[in-house]
Parts: sequence; structure tokens; C-alpha cells
Amino acid sequence: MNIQTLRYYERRGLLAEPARSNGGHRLYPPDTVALLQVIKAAQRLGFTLDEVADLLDTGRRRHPTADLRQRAIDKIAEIDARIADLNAIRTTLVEVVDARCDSLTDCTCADCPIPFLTIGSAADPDGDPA
Amino acid sequence: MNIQTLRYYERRGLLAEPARSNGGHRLYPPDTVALLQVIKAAQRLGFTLDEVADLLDTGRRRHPTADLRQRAIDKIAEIDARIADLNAIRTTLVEVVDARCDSLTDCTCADCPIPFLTIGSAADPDGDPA
DNA sequence: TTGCATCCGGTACCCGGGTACAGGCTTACC
DNA sequence: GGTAAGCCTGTACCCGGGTACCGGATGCAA
Repeated sequence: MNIQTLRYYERRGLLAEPARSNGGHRLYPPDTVALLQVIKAAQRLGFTLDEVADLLDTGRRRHPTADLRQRAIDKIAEIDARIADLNAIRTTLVEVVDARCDSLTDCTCADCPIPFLTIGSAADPDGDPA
Repeated sequence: MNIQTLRYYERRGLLAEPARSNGGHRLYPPDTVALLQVIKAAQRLGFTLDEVADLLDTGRRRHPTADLRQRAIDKIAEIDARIADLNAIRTTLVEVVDARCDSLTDCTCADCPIPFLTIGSAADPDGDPA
């Protein structure tokens, strides 16, 4: 980990301000390493730094509420939505590949799907793209 | 669409500089609407603006190469990787939920999965997180 | 012709997650 | 005690995709 990143986390409230040496150097307690691993794990789980800061804070305040659990449930819903989006995109890309499209704007392939690539674009009442 | 965005696309090379009125106002040809729809569709397919600019350019230069097709194939691979990541994350979140975890750092649940949330963190030889 | 909405160019700012640089001080090791 | 590596603060910059604000000029309709 880059030291700039530690200072950045400190500013963002993920790391408490550590003790200092006489000369002003930060003296990190040994469990900081573990904390950083937790932060990275939470990031990999899709939480933003703000959310991680919040989770750490809630945990430290010893509210043994099911807060983390509820946030995990919400995050699963977010992730499911992202996966569904990606699957829709994937399906459309497969169509483009199968039809052997050669241009976004002037595709010459037969039955070109590109005019219908309004996928996800709320209703599209006056159609006729590309 | 915001006008600022049109000017931004112009700067980024997605829209050609349009003709101007005597007073200097941009006069967009009617097919600009369709082009914008194509751009938005391509964005939804996961292409960055740079990639879209490139694709439009390639299409305009009338290289009827299978360039778009190849890029679509590559993009499918990217999307598959992203879906796989999200699925791994989802699995872990489900574990957190099932175990009823209550804190990132001091979870009190039995068989807490959080110490093992090093998912994706290359090998982790000296273990013992959280 | 007047009024007002809209566009013009240029610049600066937003988000999230960092990273880099400058100039100066401290620490560790020999 | 000397020297080099490493940290200190503060500030600015990177990416991607836009958005906002400014003072001034234009366009269009009544």
C-alpha cells in the first residue's frame, strides 16, 4: 500500500489519526495491517470508501445491530441489478457478433441488430435509431 | 441531452464540428439525433467514449473490416470477467448475511466468514486478517 | 423593435479513489 | 557524526463522464 493512500484514508475517516513520534512521524499500531485488509476486503465486496467508513464506525460504536447484515443484503440487490445489466449487454453484444456487424452507423450485415440497440433506453417511443 | 454534453462530445471527437449560422450557433444536421442514440447505445454496451469515438471513426472510414465485431468479442470477454467478479462478491456477501455478521472488525457471530474475506487478494500468505 | 430565451467560448468544478511533487525534517545505520 | 532513505505537510494532478457558471452575442416571435 502506498503511504499517500494511508493518509488519504485518514482524511476520509477510515483510519484514526495514529500516535506520533517526537519528530512527528506516524506510529501505526500493529493491528492497522489487519484493518487495512478489512477495508480492502470490504471494497472488493463493492462498498465505497464512505460506506466502509460508516461500517467501521458503526462497528466501533458497538451497536450490535444487524446493520452490516442489512447493508450486505442491500448490496446484494445492487449487485444483482448490475449483473442483470451486464447480462442484457452481453446478450446484445452476442447478437452483434452473430450478425457479423461491421459498423456502428452503417452496418452492411443482413438483419442487423444495431438499429434495435436502444436496450435500456426507457421506451424509445419514436424509434428509428441509426 | 444537455448541450454541454454535445460540446463535450465534439471535443472528444464523437461529433464532427457542425455547420454554423452567421452568428456562430451550431446547426446540427437532423441525423445527429440518431448518432447520439448510437453513442448512448454503445455506452450502454460498455464501451468508453474513446472506444465509441474509435468505432465511429473506423465505421466512417469504410474499412469494412470486422473491427466492430472483434471489439464486441473482446468486450464480451470483459463483461464475462466482470460478471464473474460480481458473482464471487455476491457469494461472499451471502455468507456474511447467512452468518448474521454484525461488525466488520468485531463480529460476534459463530463461524464468522469475515476473517476469510480475503477473496481476490492474491494468495494472502500471512493470513490472519480482522 | 424590443424583449427574453438560448447559445457562444472559456474555464472551473463535481464524483471516487487515489497518486505525484516540492521543499523540509527525522530516523536509522555505519 | 555523517549520510541516505524515508517521512512530513500542502497542494495539485490523474482517470471518465459529464455539469455549471460567466459575460456577451444571437435568434425568434410578438
